[in-house]
Amino acid sequence: MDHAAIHDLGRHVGETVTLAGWLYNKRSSGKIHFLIVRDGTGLCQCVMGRKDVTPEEFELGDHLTQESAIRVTGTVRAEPRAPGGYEMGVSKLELVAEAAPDYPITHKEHGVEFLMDNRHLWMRTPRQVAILRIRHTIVESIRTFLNDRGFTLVDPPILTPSAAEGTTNLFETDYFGEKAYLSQSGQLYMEAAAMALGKVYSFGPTFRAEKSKTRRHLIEFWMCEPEMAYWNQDDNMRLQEGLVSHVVQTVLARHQAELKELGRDTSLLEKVTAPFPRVTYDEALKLIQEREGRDIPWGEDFGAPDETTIASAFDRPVFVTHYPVQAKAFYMKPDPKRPEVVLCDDLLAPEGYGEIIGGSQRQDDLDLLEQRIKQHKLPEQAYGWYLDLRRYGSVPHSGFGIGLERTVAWICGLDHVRETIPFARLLNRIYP
RNA sequence: UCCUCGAUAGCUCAACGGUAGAGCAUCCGGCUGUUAACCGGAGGGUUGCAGGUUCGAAUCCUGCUCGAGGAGCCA
Repeated sequence: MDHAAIHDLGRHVGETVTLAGWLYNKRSSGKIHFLIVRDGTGLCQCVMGRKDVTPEEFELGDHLTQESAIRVTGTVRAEPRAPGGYEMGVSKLELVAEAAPDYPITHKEHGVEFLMDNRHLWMRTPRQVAILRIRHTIVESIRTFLNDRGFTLVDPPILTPSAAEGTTNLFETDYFGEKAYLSQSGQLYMEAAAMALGKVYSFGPTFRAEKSKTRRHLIEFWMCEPEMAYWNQDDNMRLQEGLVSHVVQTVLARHQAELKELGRDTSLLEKVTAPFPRVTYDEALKLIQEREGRDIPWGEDFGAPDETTIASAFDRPVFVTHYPVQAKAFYMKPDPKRPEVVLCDDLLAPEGYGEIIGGSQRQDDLDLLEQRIKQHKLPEQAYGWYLDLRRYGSVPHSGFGIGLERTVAWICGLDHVRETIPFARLLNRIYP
């Protein structure tokens, strides 16, 4: 590893360095070749004059195929005409591995299906690299934020015997003759972990066999699920808004170049600072009625267009709280002051990106929880261990789940979550 | 599962009842500062599949397959 990284070229002006990368594009004027090299950190224009290299190297530069692996040695100089502001005057060109001449991803437009079929190669383009770098920073900043506040990472199982919320959307598999399912949420296990460790979080893949075909859905997606013992719903929401603003501000601080590559309007992200506005379910109903004239019967959940209506009334993410009991999961705790609603929140991202967080205070009363399990006709024997958590030292506790891909799509300003994950699992797509 | 739209060269598209074309990509040639470079030439097609209507179908009709956008459900 004796090569320089392209994003560091500014520090090597006047020096002779070697770049190790791939040929991204090439232009030629007969006596002078412009090789655009990418190395994963950026693009560099490498200028090769006929007199600067051997005739063999010059001929090689003329016939290099797109995505051929090459090492290029030369002198770095500032050059306003070059993309990135620096270029290399080439003195040596080495072919590491020639690419076949039929590289499918060109510099013209391609359709979605073709790009997804070639995802393994599409990943190499600057736009996709920018998204994956931002995804990395979002993951890292979520973990750092929680680690700095005394949280412990706990990994729940991926193979599970039952579901938190029904089994229709679960992937079933065989577990030595028993039915098992891929996890669609680690939450119930995280509640057990919170009773052991206090403040915990999980961060991993979850699976939903939903026949959903929208810009916000993946079959396999990543979620971070914090769970906190002795925290009430207000503590919970304060953590959520602190987390989301920290993540957004971290991306803004580190990734101006990537956000520019994506064409993201960063002024909208700069406003994302805690505290976030809060509206109750009832207030949201009224807001939708006033803005759109739609009357939603009390008790019904909001649809995607309703969420967009609510979110567009604010300039930063907005909490919607106090949903009707019947619209939400069995484990949520009813509001003691208003038992027909639960202590919960959905955090809606701006610009129509929809729900990125769902959280609640959990039901900590054994009898009331058993009642709700019966009402939902869930298999009681499967929840024996979960009920034990209320039997042995039950305390108020709260938690939430933040969807990674929706968060990435929103911060990057993408129109579909399929670009936010290296290899998207979509309805009817499991290749590559 | 439902609604809407679509499928033509490797890619993006045109031709809309009468001989399937363009740009890009590929290959060959030209050009000493190119910026998705440009200029000239070449190769490249059972028009998604199966039927039907017609003198004649990429084009009209039916069914199927696959894809896109959305609904429901969710993060």
